[in-house]
Order: sequence, then structure tokens, then C-alpha cells
Amino acid sequence: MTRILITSALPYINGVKHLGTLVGSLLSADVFARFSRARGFETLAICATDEHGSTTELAAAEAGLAVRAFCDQQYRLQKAAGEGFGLSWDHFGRSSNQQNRELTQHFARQLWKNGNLEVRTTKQVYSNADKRFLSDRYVIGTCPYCGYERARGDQCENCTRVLDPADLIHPRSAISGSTDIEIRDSRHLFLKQSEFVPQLREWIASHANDWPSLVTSIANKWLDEGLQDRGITRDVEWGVPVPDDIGDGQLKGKVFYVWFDAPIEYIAATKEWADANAKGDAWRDWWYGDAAKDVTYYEFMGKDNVPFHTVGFPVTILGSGEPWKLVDRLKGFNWLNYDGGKFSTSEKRGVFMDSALEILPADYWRYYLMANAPEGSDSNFTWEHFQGVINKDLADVLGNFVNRVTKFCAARMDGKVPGEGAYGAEEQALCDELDRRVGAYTDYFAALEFRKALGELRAIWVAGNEYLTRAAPWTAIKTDPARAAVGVRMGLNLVHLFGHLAWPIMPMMARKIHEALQPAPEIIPWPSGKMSVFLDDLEAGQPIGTPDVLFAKIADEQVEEWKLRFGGGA
RNA sequence: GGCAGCGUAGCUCAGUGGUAGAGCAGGGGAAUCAUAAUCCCUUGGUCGGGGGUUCAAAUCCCUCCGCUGCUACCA
Repeated sequence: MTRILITSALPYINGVKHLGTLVGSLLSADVFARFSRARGFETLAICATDEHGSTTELAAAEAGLAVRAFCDQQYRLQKAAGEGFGLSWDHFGRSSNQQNRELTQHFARQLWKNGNLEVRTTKQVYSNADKRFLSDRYVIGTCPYCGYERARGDQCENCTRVLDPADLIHPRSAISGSTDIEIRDSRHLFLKQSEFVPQLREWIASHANDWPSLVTSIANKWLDEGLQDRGITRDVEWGVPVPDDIGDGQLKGKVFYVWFDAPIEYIAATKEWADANAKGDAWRDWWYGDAAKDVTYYEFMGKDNVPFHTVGFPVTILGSGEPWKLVDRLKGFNWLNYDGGKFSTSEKRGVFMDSALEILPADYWRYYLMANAPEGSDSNFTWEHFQGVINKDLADVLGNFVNRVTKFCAARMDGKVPGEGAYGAEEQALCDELDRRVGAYTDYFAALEFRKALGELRAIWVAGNEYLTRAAPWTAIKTDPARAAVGVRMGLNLVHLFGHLAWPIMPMMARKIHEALQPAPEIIPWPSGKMSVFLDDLEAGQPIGTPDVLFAKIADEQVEEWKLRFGGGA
């Protein structure tokens, strides 16, 4: 029995995510998880908030809250937004939970024991006024190259040059503005990534055919440029503490780098799931040793996350010397841009998960985003394009099909599945076409080719409309009632099929479509077997409903209003 | 600066050596069951510019132009 383990890149706790993050990790993972469940595979979909690090500390301070309280609040918001989008996690955890603390410390101890960590002394900027170390980007000053006065210590935003905080002229704290800063020595743990290059290279090469070229290309770039060892501790408060038994107590008061503990939370969140459901050690069977041999592990993420999942986290696992599972299928996405520019939280530019749900149901977004997922290259959200896709694909091609068939049945067939007549050549030709198309749809889905999968889904809806035009029951009913009955019966069976095929993408709408005909199970199963059988499934005489308009069209005035509300739109 | 990716029809994108594709938009027609939705036909591209390899290049190589991202202490 194949089991499917799915993780989404963890959304950072700092605010509700925008549509780009949604499509690139949260939504794509959910769509695939539903597809797996629909096919009958035992599936575990895991996600969590990524909470640690200096960014959270500063965001909490800005919000006037204690860090823990800030995270509690943001966790609730993100969980609610995810649920509003129909994200069907088996568990949505938190990297700040006890399970992750224990597991992160466990991995660190294993790495230390195996000689894969070492203590090094680094120079860090310390702010006396803020009473804390400042990460490079929180030191600002004048760029020595271009004279820009608000250059950050890691990079000048004006001339894009990479900087060292020590390069800055008139350096000061970005937090308080204080110039009372100094450079201090600080000891840190470094993960000896460089020693794993041959192993990583071999592992990455073995996935040349089942990872997108985007992913292998980014991974190889890091190796080709000479993989450096990475500091995995930080001088901040909010994180997993480094245990005293590592580094002979030289790391007192330090915490692990957020990028060290965040991927470990994939495993820890699985333990949270087991703990919450009284499943004992079941979590290990998804991750560890022979028990997890039948698990295929899928990761979904934006391209910014790829290095940490192809280099950092694998080194953590390999270096532990324990048989934890490495990712099998890594799906990376490019950026979704907003109307030609970036989504920007600080500039309030673009659409965020909570506000998206205020204007339209989740399934509109789910369909649009997956149909236009940034797979091959960065892609661009515009309101006009969104309006066009929703109105044409969902309202006209799919929604109207369901509407015309069920309305006609109600008006002329007594609202029951008509049993007269038998399927003939026209129906067989349709079944042949749909056998091919449903097969292609399934294959694209399994290959994580979402754009192509949804293109095929749309073509299936079009095939339904084409059939109905040829069958023309509204004409046939005048001279040949049996033939009209065949057309309507097939039309209703197509509606049934559409409800099944759409479920992973649009779970709420798929349910509505399905329930126009008959009650729907919790998980609407993936169609299997020949279409000639599946499309002859409805019982003759079974009463059917006429659903309200499924997809309302988006009016031009709404587009104008949303452009104003969400900004950017020229 | 370095590295990577991209540049294909008005728009969004497929297509990695063998006679240029899809959807939308535009044009014409059919039908009238339906949210004036649907269906059929159709206009439209010297595949960013230039050079090269090849019997053959959107596809491989070089070069130029443009856009985007990354550059390891934001995540």
C-alpha cells in the first residue's frame, strides 16, 4: 500500500499570506492531498506556522505584544484563513511547540555527536541601546558605494550591492536608530554542509527526472558555487534553546536559527498530530526507518525555499546518522506577481488570503490560482485576467453546463433521470474522448503539472458542451423523445463526472454539483474504470435538483472597485 | 559586479532539432436547453536583434538588447 506524505513550506507567522504564497505551497499541497485521498491513498497532509526568529520579535514589538501572544494571535488568523480556503490539513501545527523543541534538540545532539557541528567565533553587531545583537539587515547606514543613506547591513537596496555591516558609513540600529553600537565576538554552531557535497550531488542527480528543472537548477547552483558551512544558531531570544550539552556550554542563551528548526517542524508537527489524536508512535511510521518505506514524501514550496530543502534540511537529516525520510518529490514554484509588480505586505499591495475570501468564495480563487500556477516562470495576477478566467471557465463553460442540463431535465423530463433509449455511437465517441482526457488529467495531476491538468479539466467541460450541442435534446424531444432522453441522461452523468473531477480543486463547488444529483461522500472519489460505465451510473427515475447559479460572473464594476481597494491597478 | 531564469499571436502561456500551438480577446456563422451562456469556422506570429553549427534551429553555440530573481544573518 502506497502512503502519501505531504508538507507545505511553513508560512511565516508574520501576517496572513498573500496569493503567491498560497498557490506556491499551501494550496498546491492541498489540491494534491485531496487528489491523493480521492484516489484512495492513505494521505497525511502536514503544515504549521514557522514562528521563530528576529523578524517575529520585531513584529511583536511593533504590535505591542509579547512574542508568544503575538504568535498565538497570528496562528489563529492563519489557521482561520487556511480553513476558509478549504485547506484540509491533517494537522496544522506550530514550530514553537514542545514537540519541535525536543526534536530540534535531538537533531542537534545527533549532529554534534557525529562531528557535523563545530563552534566558531563570529563578529556580530551589538546595540547597547537595544540591548541585543542585530542581524545584518537591522544595521543601517550609508552605502560606501552609492551613498544611499538607508542601506541595510546585508545589502544596499539602492545599488543592490552585497554589504557587510562593517562597510556601512555612520552605522546605526534599524530598530532604535541608536548609533551606540559595537562589534562583539559571539560563538555559534556551524553545520558542516561542505562535507556533504558529494552526497547531496548524487541525491539531487537522482531526482533529475522527477523534480522541476527550477529545483535542480537552484540546488546545483548552490553546490557549484561552493557550499559553505552554515551558522545554525542566533543571538536572539525567540527560538529553540541550544542545550548545554552541545558545545560544552559555550552557547548559553543562544537559540537555533529559524531555518534549522523550521523544516524539523514537518516531523514535529506530525508528532503533534499523533499526540492530538492519541496515535502514539504512529508519527514515526511516516518518517523513520523501514516503517516508512512505503511512504512517498512530497514537498511544496516557492523557489525562495528551495535551497533550504535541497541542501540545509537534507544535511540535517543525513548528518543525524538516522534513517529519517528525505523528500521524494519536490515541487517548486516561481513567483506570482501582482499586476506587474511584487505582492507587498508593507505597501498593502496585492491580495491576501483573508481579504480574498471577503470578496469571493474560496473555490474561485482555488481554480484560478491552480490554472495559472507559476510553474514554468513567474506569472502575473491581473484583475482583468482573473475576471476573464472566472467568467469564461467557471460561469460559462462549467456552471452554465450544469445549469442548462438540470433546468432542461426539470422542465421537460419531470425532474428525474430519464431512462428511455440506449447510448449509441455519439455517446461512445464521447466516452472514448473522455477516457483519454480523464487519463491525461490524472497523469498530469500525478506528475504535479497543475496548469496542464487544469487545462485538461477545462477541455473535459468543453467536451460536455460539444456533446450536448450534438445531442440537442431540446430539438430531439419534438420528434424522438427517446433520443432526447439519452442526451439528458448523458448530460446528467456528465454533471456527476464533473463533480468528481473538480473536487480536489474546488471542494465546495464540487460538492454542490454532486449534490444536485445525489448526496456526496466526505471524500468524493476519483473516477476509475471506463467512462462508458461511469457515465451510465445514474439510476433511471432518480429525482434531481436544480442548483442555483453556481458561479456568479464578475462584473466590470467589481473589478474597478477591487483595483482601488487592493492597490496597484494602474 | 557575479550567477540563474525568462523574452513565442493583442493578452496569458504550451512547445528543447524535423513543415509554428492552446485558451482568451477580435471577425463570420449555427443553435435557442441555459447565467446572451453554448457550438462550428476564422483573422493573427520573419518564435527579442545579429551571427554560427546542422540536410534541418523557437529548440544547440556565440554575441547584443530587455525583464526578473538570487547573491548564503529576512523568511
